[in-house]
This record gives sequence, C-alpha cells and structure tokens, in this order.
Amino acid sequence: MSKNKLLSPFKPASHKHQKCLQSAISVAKKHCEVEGLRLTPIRQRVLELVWQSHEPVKAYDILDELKRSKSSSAPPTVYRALDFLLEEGLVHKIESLNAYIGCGNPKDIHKGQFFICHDCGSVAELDDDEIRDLLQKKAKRFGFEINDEMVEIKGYCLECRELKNK
Amino acid sequence: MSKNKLLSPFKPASHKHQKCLQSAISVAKKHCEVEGLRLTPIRQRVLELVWQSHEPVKAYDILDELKRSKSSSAPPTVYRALDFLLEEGLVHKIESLNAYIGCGNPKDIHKGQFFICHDCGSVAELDDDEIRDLLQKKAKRFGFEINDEMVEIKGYCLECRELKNK
DNA sequence: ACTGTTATGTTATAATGTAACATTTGTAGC
DNA sequence: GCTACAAATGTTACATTATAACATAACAGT
Ligand SMILES: [Zn+2]
Ligand SMILES: [Zn+2]
Ligand SMILES: [Zn+2]
Ligand SMILES: [Zn+2]
Repeated sequence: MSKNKLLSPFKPASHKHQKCLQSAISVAKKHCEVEGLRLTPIRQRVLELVWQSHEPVKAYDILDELKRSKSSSAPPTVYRALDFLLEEGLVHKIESLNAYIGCGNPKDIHKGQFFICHDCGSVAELDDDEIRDLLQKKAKRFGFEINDEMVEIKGYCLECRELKNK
Repeated sequence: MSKNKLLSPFKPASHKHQKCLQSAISVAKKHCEVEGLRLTPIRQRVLELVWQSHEPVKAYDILDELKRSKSSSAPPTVYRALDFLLEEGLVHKIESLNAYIGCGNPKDIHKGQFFICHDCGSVAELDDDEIRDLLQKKAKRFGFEINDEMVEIKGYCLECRELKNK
C-alpha cells in the first residue's frame, strides 16, 4: 500500500492543541510499551516540550524549560532525550533550522517531507511515497542506493498568504 | 524548457579533478564579470577550497587552510566569502552536514537536489524540474507557496557499492 | 542482594555561526 | 590627483548548537 498522507497539516490558530499534545504523548507511551522501551520522565517532558506547538523547537529552548523545574539540567540531558525520541521516530529534526518537531505518525517509522512557513514558522509534515519513489527513480539512474532522505521545503502557508492579501 | 540534469555526477577516483577546479573558477570569474561583481582574492581562494574535492567542505576547515597563508583570518573571513558565493549560486550549503559544496551549474541559479554517499562522502547534484514539479503539486494541495527547497539524500554510490561486493 | 545494563548527572569543551565596530580598499565624480 | 561614498576586510568578542568523558544512580533479571 502506497502512502500519501498529509500527516500534520497546517493547523488553524484556533485548533485545540491540547488534543495534539495529549494524543502525541499517549501514542508515545503505547509505542514504548510495545517496544519494551522506557519513556522516562525526562523523555516524556522533552517530548511534551517539542509538542508545545507545531513549530520546530530548539534544543536550548527545551533546556531552558527543563531548568525551570530542575536547575541541574544540562545540554546532554536534552540531547540524550532527543536522540532517543529521534531514534524511535517520535520526533524529527529539521536540519535547516537545527530544531526539532513532533512526528505526526510515529506508528510507522519514516523520514517525512516538511513544509515550513517563513512567516508563522509552522510546519506541515508529509509522508509521501510518490516523492520517495521519484527520488528513488532518479537515484537509480546513476546507481545510487538511498538510505536516508531529507526534504525540507520553505515558503508560505495558506493562512499567512491570505493574511497578507488583506 | 524543463530541466532534468545530473549537474555533478559521481566522479571516478581517477578523474582529472584539476579540470573541475579550473572550470569552476573560470565560470565564477565570468559570472562575476558579467554581473559586475568582484571575485576578490579571498572569495576566489574560498571557492577553490570548496572545490578541492567533490565532498562537502566545512567552514572551519576552509578557515584552517586560509590561516596557513594568512594567519589573521577569522571566522567572518570565511563566512562572508561563503555568503557571497552562496548568494551568487556558486556554492551550495548542505544543511544536513553543515558543509559547503561547489555548484555544478552556477550559470542558471537554482537549488539543487543532492545525493550524498555515506562511504566516500562524495556528492552528486541534480537540478531536476520533475522533482520540483512534484513538490510543487503536493504543496499546492494545501495552499503552500514554495520559495526555497532543500533535498538531501544519503545513501551509497555505485562505486562504493561495487567495492563492497567484491 | 548481586550484577550487568541503561539512564542520568556533571564538567568541560568542540563545532558552527554572528554582532559590532574599526580599517582598508576600490570606485566614481570632480 | 583629490574627495567622498560604498564595498570589502580586519578584529574582537560572543552566541548558538552539540559532544566527550567520566561519575553516579536507577532498573531488571537472576
Ligand atoms: Zn496542534
Ligand atoms: Zn513524521
Ligand atoms: Zn572533480
Ligand atoms: Zn548547483
């Protein structure tokens, strides 16, 4: 079955983000339970912080938050938690921003394609086999075997464009 | 006319790289002449260093080289030159590596698609409208207007795969 | 309880990139 | 050539992002 999903669409400012957050945590808990992994308090807290919004979050911003409740927190605290979450596909790194964002569909581990709005900073995540297949096809032409992919597209989301045209 | 070019294919280890380098410099000189821009000694030297190979080069490695001939060189020396070269499309930044690589076709300014070999580190650059159009099509579905794109694919090039299978 | 593994604490440092202001160099008009 | 302006470089300091290395603590199976 071919995937062609808009995993995380751009959300209207009015959406009930609490639900996104809760759902993400509950999916993560389930995932870790099934895989026999530990979603420790630190890891869960970092995941919650990444899911504070639909904008990519910086590691040191997470660190600043952690410090508020536990002043002993240090960079490794954050990076270790992020490494775990990345490894398990619960978050993605946006390489062009050095920032991290919650995955819209961690059930099925993948590298997404990201559309990032210059104005509002929001990100939509796609997991699209048509894109993947095309890249595959191109790679094949010169004997390249794909192992990892990064697709980050910047531009302007619908909402922001409509705002500007008013 | 639709572009579908393998701008910089993977090169055999045996290729005459001196030619790649010379050609890149001469194209850059021409470009700057036409545009009324100055390819100053620093800028040219940085471009040469970026073109030392077909592997992405790190800013601080460039800096180390610059220091060998001019010990007063500092980070801004490099980043300014890189900014100029990026601006003029003479080099690209590989975001997922924080590294820079010479552009295979600066005549026609673009964001390429990059295929990076995990083993040898070499990069092939594509400038392919089919990929661009597909991303465009996907973006359109949710009203996203593309302005900038980053496609960086990691894997194994033909040469390295053949080596492993021996 | 013993033991090996995993996770966290802690300190230090590496790697990447930018701000701000001074100085020099190039350019164009006079 | 002189002047004035703009572009490029020098210089110092600092900001941001990430990792190394080693110590301690928490956990899981026996
Ligand atoms: Zn939400
Ligand atoms: Zn995802
Ligand atoms: Zn070459
Ligand atoms: Zn290019």
